[in-house]
Amino acid sequence: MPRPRSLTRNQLAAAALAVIDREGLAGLSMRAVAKELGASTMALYRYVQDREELEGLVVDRVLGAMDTEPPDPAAPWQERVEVLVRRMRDAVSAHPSVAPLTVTHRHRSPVGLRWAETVLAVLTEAGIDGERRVVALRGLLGYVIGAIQLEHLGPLSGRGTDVIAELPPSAFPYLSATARQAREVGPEAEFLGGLALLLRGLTA
Amino acid sequence: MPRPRSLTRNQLAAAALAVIDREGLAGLSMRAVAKELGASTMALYRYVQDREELEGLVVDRVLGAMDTEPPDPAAPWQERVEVLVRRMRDAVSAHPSVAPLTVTHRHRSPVGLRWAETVLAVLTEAGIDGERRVVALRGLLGYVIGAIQLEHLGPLSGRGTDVIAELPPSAFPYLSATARQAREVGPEAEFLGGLALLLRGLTA
DNA sequence: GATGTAGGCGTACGCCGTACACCAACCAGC
DNA sequence: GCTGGTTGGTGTACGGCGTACGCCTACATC
Repeated sequence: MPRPRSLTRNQLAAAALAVIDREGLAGLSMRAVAKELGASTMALYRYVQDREELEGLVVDRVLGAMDTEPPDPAAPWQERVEVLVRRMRDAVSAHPSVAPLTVTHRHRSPVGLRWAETVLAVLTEAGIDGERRVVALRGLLGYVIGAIQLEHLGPLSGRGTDVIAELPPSAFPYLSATARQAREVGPEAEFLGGLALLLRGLTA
Repeated sequence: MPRPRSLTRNQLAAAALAVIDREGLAGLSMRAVAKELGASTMALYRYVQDREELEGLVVDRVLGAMDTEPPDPAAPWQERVEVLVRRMRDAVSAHPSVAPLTVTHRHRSPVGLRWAETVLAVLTEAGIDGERRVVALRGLLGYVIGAIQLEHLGPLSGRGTDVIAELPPSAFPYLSATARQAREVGPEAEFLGGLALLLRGLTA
């Protein structure tokens, strides 16, 4: 016989994501999300235990935008893994500011877990199991998370690259040269190139 | 003819790092660092423009603990890169809580830049240059940063693994099995295994 | 000893997350 | 259609945060 709820956890997640997209991760606050929803700050706490849980909802929402259909079973397994990893990157890249949150909340996101399960299925089908499979998943996950953050936070391509490219070549000959070259590669090619390295190492 | 300073930026960095090691990254605050130094909060602002710059000092101090001598030139280049990457990981692992800061402040840390320069020198000597070199550095950097954070924040090995290992095998057969296997691999072997994948991919 | 420069500090403001107590909206039972 | 119990929404308040601002004073110089 209680009073019915006027919001949903989904709406909270959407509002929080809107705030983040608009004002950056630093702009995320309980007050800002409440204002976005036209509710009082404390109302949020009827849906979520604390700020951290709200962040978890955001991550799950972002990852939830990934395609979930299994990749073409006729394709070679490397290609299937690439498809899956690309989906993850695309999903996070659509909301770059949430990247840091994915690190801390990934293992509590159902969508993220489902993604990992799919990757493991492909790896297993490729004959990779036991310790090799552990290392493979960890390597892929580490690379994806690290590369995405690099791309949007302290990048070798992006605004940061300009700073590095302007370093004195006398002190940093290779680094300044590489930074200049990096500007002509583009983030997508860089990301996929690194992934290709991993997959090739996994194949050998 | 001014009054002499009673602190150094180095002392600030040391105090901040002590706070972080003791209370975690969340415990870092200007007030806490000031108390650690027996000074007033506002005194810190005579040495540092804002909190972000203080964080930068901490990162540089952590990375500054790395060995800087060039790795044995007689060793194969893969081994030399491994040595360099290991040094980075060891330095950050000594203060796990600062891992998230390294992402955002890496490209402003002189020590970090010097490290990248050394890695690039080895890669170049190995005949890797142009776009391949860009991709290689980016891949290594992404992997290192991602893997370190995974290890200490949302790990596939560590406390988080237990949660994943307890997932219902009916819904997550591969994931729960892999998490159980991961407990017997150990973080060091996982990290080096992933790195070996990258290096093998780079060799082919 | 006087003087000017700059370092250290106290105070205050506007943010933050959230504990707590209150009120009112709603549904079930009559 | 009324009433009662339950629970959702809210206002207030507290302790902490980063830091702008202005004061005072310790010092090196003359």
